[in-house]
This record gives sequence, structure tokens and C-alpha cells, in this order.
Amino acid sequence: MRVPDKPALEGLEQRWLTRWEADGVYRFDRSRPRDEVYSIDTPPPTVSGSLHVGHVFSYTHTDLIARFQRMRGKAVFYPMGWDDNGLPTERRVQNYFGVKCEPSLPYDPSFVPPEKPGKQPVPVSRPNFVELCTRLTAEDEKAFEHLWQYLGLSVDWSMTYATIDRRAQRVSQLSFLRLLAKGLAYQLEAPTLWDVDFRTAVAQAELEDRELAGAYHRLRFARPGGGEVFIETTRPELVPACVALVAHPDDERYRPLFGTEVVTPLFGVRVPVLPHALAEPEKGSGIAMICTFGDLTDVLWWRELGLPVRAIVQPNGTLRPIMWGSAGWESDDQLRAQEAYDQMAGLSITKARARIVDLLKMSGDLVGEPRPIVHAVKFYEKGDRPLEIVTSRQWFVKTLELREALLARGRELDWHPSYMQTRLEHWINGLNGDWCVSRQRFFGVPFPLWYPIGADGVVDYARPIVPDEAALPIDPSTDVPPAYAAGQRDTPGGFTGDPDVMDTWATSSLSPQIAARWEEDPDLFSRVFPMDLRPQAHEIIRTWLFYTLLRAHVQHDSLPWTDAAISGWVLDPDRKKMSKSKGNVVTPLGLLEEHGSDAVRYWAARGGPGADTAFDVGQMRVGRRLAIKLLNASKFVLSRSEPRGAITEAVDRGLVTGLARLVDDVTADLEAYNYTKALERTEAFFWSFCDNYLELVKSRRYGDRGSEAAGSANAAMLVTMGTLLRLFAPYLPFVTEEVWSWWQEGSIHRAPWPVSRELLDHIGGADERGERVLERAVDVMGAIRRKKSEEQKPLKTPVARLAIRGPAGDLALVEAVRDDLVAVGAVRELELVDAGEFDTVVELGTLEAPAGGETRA
RNA sequence: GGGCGGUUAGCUCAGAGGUAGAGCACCGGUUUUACACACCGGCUGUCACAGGUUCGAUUCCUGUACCGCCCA
Repeated sequence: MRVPDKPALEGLEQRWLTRWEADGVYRFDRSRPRDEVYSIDTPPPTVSGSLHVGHVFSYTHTDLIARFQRMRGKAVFYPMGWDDNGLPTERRVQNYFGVKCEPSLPYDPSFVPPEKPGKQPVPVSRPNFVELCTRLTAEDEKAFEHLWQYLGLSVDWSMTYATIDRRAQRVSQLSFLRLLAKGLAYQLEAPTLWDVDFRTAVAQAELEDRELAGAYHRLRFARPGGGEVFIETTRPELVPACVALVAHPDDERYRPLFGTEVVTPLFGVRVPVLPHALAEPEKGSGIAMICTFGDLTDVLWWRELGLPVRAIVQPNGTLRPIMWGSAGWESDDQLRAQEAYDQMAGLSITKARARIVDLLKMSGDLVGEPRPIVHAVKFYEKGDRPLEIVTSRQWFVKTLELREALLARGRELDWHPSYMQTRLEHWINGLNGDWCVSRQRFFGVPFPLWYPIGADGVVDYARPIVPDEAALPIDPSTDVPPAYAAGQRDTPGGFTGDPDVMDTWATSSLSPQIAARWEEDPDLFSRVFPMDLRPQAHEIIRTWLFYTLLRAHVQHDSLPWTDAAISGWVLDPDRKKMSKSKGNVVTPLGLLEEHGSDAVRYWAARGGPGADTAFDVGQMRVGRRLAIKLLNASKFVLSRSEPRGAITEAVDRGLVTGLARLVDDVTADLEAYNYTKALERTEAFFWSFCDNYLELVKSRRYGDRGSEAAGSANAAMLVTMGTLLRLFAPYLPFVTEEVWSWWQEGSIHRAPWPVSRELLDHIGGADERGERVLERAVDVMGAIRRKKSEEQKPLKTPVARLAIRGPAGDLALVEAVRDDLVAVGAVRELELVDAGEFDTVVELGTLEAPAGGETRA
């Protein structure tokens, strides 16, 4: 026993996080069978993004569960990952070093980035660029790792992975090749949502709608036999891409036109007028122009009506050159079309629009002035310009045909809170396309494929060259396929590598397989997969959760985990989402240092599963007070804790009985992922233990009633303190470890979780009467305290006379704690009257002649 | 426009078909040999609104308003 004189919280984090790492307290024990393992699919953060309190909040929730399961005897598999590939890192690297990736450049092994980023970005080869990405993320990872350790996450740092490391690349590529073999991955030259700035395809999950100012332009289409039709469009620049007009089949105005042709203004292209139910008679003039492609509805019409492609937008967002009169670009007036179009070719969308508006005005085909409107336009969530739809070759993973199976998987999963499941259901039901997994980026996992080039120089995408699984991971831009020589790259009769990388979700959706070392370490895999828990935020249910479900379903025919615990947002005190732009972001490490990690964890734990929670420094102060109280109460209990004996006194037995019930309740709460409720219960019990029980028995434990009575109190206190410390350990890992180290061997975080039966064994079974004795004692103490407070007397004022009335049964309970009550209240005369309802009358004495014995109440 | 969640004390939140709860804040008191970062006592409510079911609704149902998020 080694209790400090002045216990304090300062410095506990640094001391214990170092010890835990050195002692391997959180090391996963891979010798244990699956049913003794609890495995967690920890969200891998993107380290090039900033650390924020949301991280601290949600990762604490996971750690609470991890620590609980560890103390229950599970071998906890709790690795950390980093998800660094993708756009955020590329952007950060570009800005940080002042470089720009230029894939056509060769690798320069001696390249050194500029000291300071210059005005013009320096073009670097793709391998050089990836090197810079790796270098910067390695630094960022250190900052994250330190924060996590300082927060007290019980992660096994020896299992850390990165979704861009060789191991993860291998898993991603292997999984892709298996999907390909199963026919679940396919490539398609297809209309794809495209960000012209990032020059990459964008998946449905990455879209967002933004309100944008636009204008309806009323345009005249001539009918060859005479007459005209007016359409309204927000995108007049796409007139050269027009392939049809469409109206609702029931629209009387346009019914006579169905099956006839009209001629586009300026370009003189004959296009059919067709009926389709999706055309809205109320919108504009009720007849719309179909272009390839203006929006997703165009894509749908194009597909369903079997229309030709007349694409004019290039991947860089400018209009491509077109030879009017060539195949697919026939015109009634070829010269006029060419003359008009040449004034638009090469321009950006916006400039082309302005130009064609002028041309249409001059030709008289624009009727009236453009009518300004505000409409929803699709953007890439990280992009700045509206998405275009370009036709390009992309890899897709089939999702639509898995709809029913994935809905079933979603229902099989245990959700915390349960209502989050409907978010997945609605997402799956709303899917309208397969998952586009190609990204035209650099810092990512490449597609492990090459394509043969024919003697004519044409790439044969239909016959991809697949590497041997044993060779993975490969980079097709530097590695050479079997049976080819390096010199044959990009030459007729040779080969070319797939230029794209995978969507980051295509890799992070394999986080369970990566962490569990699928197809690399079958022994480990069988012990941890399928996992137990996926903790994550609710806004990525449609992405991360959905895709992970999909991968496990098609690859393992199982769920990836049995439980999903969804964390809410951290809101600022005005209940708004915290964000950098609002300037209400708090630096997490500073927060931890200011309040102490245990205190911040306490605040996080008070935010229940799924609940958006206000950032509340007040709650952190409460947590800090709790931690300090634990230090002080422990000091009291552990100092002078001799003699010890059997727990014989009624109130002591009552305390242990209540404690046993607390253990059962808290355990049930935590099993149900209700960590907030569990904390509330433990906290309430602990505070009452301090303010009521400890005060009540203080005199007795100091030996005023002999060593046997003292031994009973000491034993009850020690067993209670030892239990409460363990119940608090998942929440307040630092302070509980500190106190534990005063009197116990080993880490509290490896100590067994309390079991109610073992507690009750100390007293030979539950003692409900003892509990009622304790309750009555608290009532009587309350009456005495109230009286002193009302009369504004010092608390050590003696009680001259204490008269307790009540039924005989209640009086017997008081009798059982009589000596403790007399001592705590300095009661000179105690009278028990068998009559009426339970009631306590207190007459205070004077301080001048204090009674013997202890005086505290 | 559709969906999910929320609306309870000044604040943050719990709660449950039968007399409204906790912590913080506030007010008053007490220095007591674990803790003044403590302790004791006290104050605070049209449970968002309107209907309905019920002996009884803050709780269940329907609708409305407002807030947040997700999706069109």
C-alpha cells in the first residue's frame, strides 16, 4: 500500500500511456480462439485532414467498449488504421510542397521539393508525387498517434495499418481480381459524372446538390415542314449535343409531334421528338431538349430511348473540336454549323454558354431574354464547379443486383441505436447505378491490370492482362506483365497499364480484411473475422458501412461484423455543427491538456450512442471533479485500512448488496452498448457512497466501536472501492490506473470485470434488509443535516435529542445502525417511538459542550 | 418534396400510461482529521402546439410548428 499525501491528476496521462505501451497492456493475444476475441473495425482517419473534437468524441465511445470487453476477459483486437490515399492528401501535398503531379514525366530519384512553395506549381512525376504523399502523411500520422495515445485509446499499436501500404494494396487488388473473376466487376465506356477540375469520375455517394443561379433560355427549333417548337433550357451551350426533344406522352400540345423531326438552331441537326413519362409538362415549355449529356435525366432518356451519343464536353471541361458533316455530326447546313461551332470549340462551359447566347440572339433563335432561376446542380462534394457528364472508360462494381441481399444484411446487423438501420435501407432502395470505382488520381491503389495493344496501336480493353495473385501488389504503370518486355509499354503489339486508381472507399471498405490480414495470415483472420464491432459516424452509412457490407457479402458470404455503433456529431453550444469556417473548432490536444484526458472522455461518454452532443466544457469540469473525487475517496479508504474482518454490520452488508446490483445493471448496460447509462449509474452510486456511507461509518472504521466493527467497515469499503474503480476504468483510464497502482498488482485495465456473485459471496448472499437499514440511516442523516442547515449551525453541532417515530419494522432498521448514527450526528439522546409514519425530529444542542466521540454529519 | 432524429428546469440531458428527475448554473449555509476542485440545504417546469385513444397522456396515435441531419 502506497498512498500519496496529495494525490493529483497532473501528469497522469504521460506517465501511464508510456507504461501501458512499454508493458504491452493493450497487445492483442492472438493465441485465443474466436469466441474469446472481441474485434473492432476502427475507423481509419485521414491524417491530412485536421484533428477535431469530433474525433475525440467518437473514438472515445469505441474505447469504452474495447476496455469493457478487455476487462471481461476478451482478447481485444483493436487496431488503428490510416486512410490517407485520395484527394485530401493530394491537395495537401500540392499546397504544402508547391508541386503538381504530371504522370507523363519520368521518375526523378534526385528530386527535392522547393523549400517554400512557389507561385507556379512544379510538375513532378507520379512516383515522385507519391513519395511526397507518403512522406507528409508519415508526419501527420505521428500527430494523430500522439493524440490517440494521450486520449487513452487502448489501441494495439503493433497492428496499425494504412490503406495505402503494401499490405492494404495487396488486399485491395486481390479483392478486385476476385470480383472480376466472379463477374461482379466490369468496365464500361459509359456516361460518368465527372469533375472537370479534379479530372476524375465521381460516385453517387460523393455527390451533393447545391443551389446555383442559372437561367432558362427559350430556344426555337424549326420543323422541316414548316412551323416551330420552343424549348427552355438552362444549358444552351449543349444545343450542338442535342439528340432529341422529349415531352410527356399525355401532353396534348406535343402529341402530334411525336415521331416527327425538328431541326436544332444554328447547327441544323435533325432530331426526333419523342414521348417519355419523365418529361414534366409543368416545367418550362413542357418539352425538353435531350443532350448527351446535360444531366442524369439525359442519361436515363438516352439509355431508355436508345439515342445516339453526340458528346462535346471534354474531361478538362472545354468543348472538343468537331468536324461537322462527319459521321454522327450530320447537318442540314454543314458550313453554318461549323462556323458557329468553331466559335465555341476550346472554350470552357461558361464561356461557350455566353458565346452561343450571342449567336442565338443574332440568329433570332433565342426568344426574349433569359429568365433567371435558382436550381439544384450536382457537385462533387469536394469540388468547386458543377459536375459534367463525360463518356469514359471506368471500372464498376455491381451493386444494383445485390440490392435485396444487402438489405437483408443490413437487417441482420445489430445497430446502436437501432433507428440508424433505416438510413441504410433508404440508401439502398434509392440506388440508381452501380458503384464506379475508378478514379483518375495518383495517390491511390492502382488497378492491377494491363491491356494489350494491337498491331494497329489500338488498346484492347476487352482482354485485360491479369497478374498472378502471388505477384500482388503491382503497379501497372511501372511493373511489366508476364510475357512482355518493359520496352513494349505503350507500343503497337505491346501493352499499357491501367492508368487509374481505385476509389478510396474501394480500399477502406476492406478495412476488416486489411486489419485481419486476409489471405496473408489465415490464423489471425480466423480469430478476428467476422469482427464484432464497426463504430462510425452516421453520415457515412451510405458509403463506408454500405460498401463494407457489400465487400464482405460478396467475398465471404457473411457480415463483416455483428454490431454497428453509430456516433453522433459534436455540436457547438448553439447546436450548430462545428466547422472550420465558423471558427468554432477546438484543438483537441489543447483541450486534453487543459481539462485532462479523463475529463474530456467523461464529456464524450455522456453523449449517448447516435446522439448529437453539444460541446460542453461544463461537463468536462464535472468529469474532472469526478476524477479528483476518486483520488481523494481512494486515499481515505486506503489509508488506515486496518483492521479488516468479515462484513458483519447491517449497513456494510447493505452497501455490498447494492453494489452487486449496480454491477449487474452496469454490465447489462454496457453489453447493450449503453455506456452513458452505465456511467450515470456508477457515478450516482459512487457519489452516494462518499457522501452517505463513508460519513456514516467514519467513526466506526477509526475503531471507536472495536476492531471487529472496524474490520467490517474496512472490508466493505475496500471491496466497494475496488469494484467502483473497475467500473470507472473504461471511462477514466488514467485516474483509475493511478489509484489501482497504489494497492494492486498489474494494470486495472487487465483486471477482471466485477461479478455480482463474487461480491455477494463476501456477505453470504444478498442482504436486502441491510440495504433498507442503509436507506433509513441516510434518511435520518438527512433529517439531521436539514435541521443544521435550516438553523445555519455548523455541521459538528451535536444533536441533543433525536426522536424517531415510525412502525416497529422501521425502528428495528434504525436500531441496526444506531451506533453509527449516534456517532455521526453526535447524538446525546436517541428516542425510538413505535407510532405512525416514519418521521425524525431533531433537537440541536450547543457546541460549547461537545459530546464525546466523532462529530460529523 | 421524401425520410430519420429531436423539442422536458436558465443550460446539458435522463425518464416513463398513474404525485415530473439528475448534473451544471443560481441562492443560502458549513472550514468537518479523504476532498473548499468539498460538503449540507434550497429554488426552478403550460414536459413545443392542436386534436384523438384512455378512468387517467408529458408518455401511445394523428396532425402542425420549429431545430438538426440524410436524400431528392
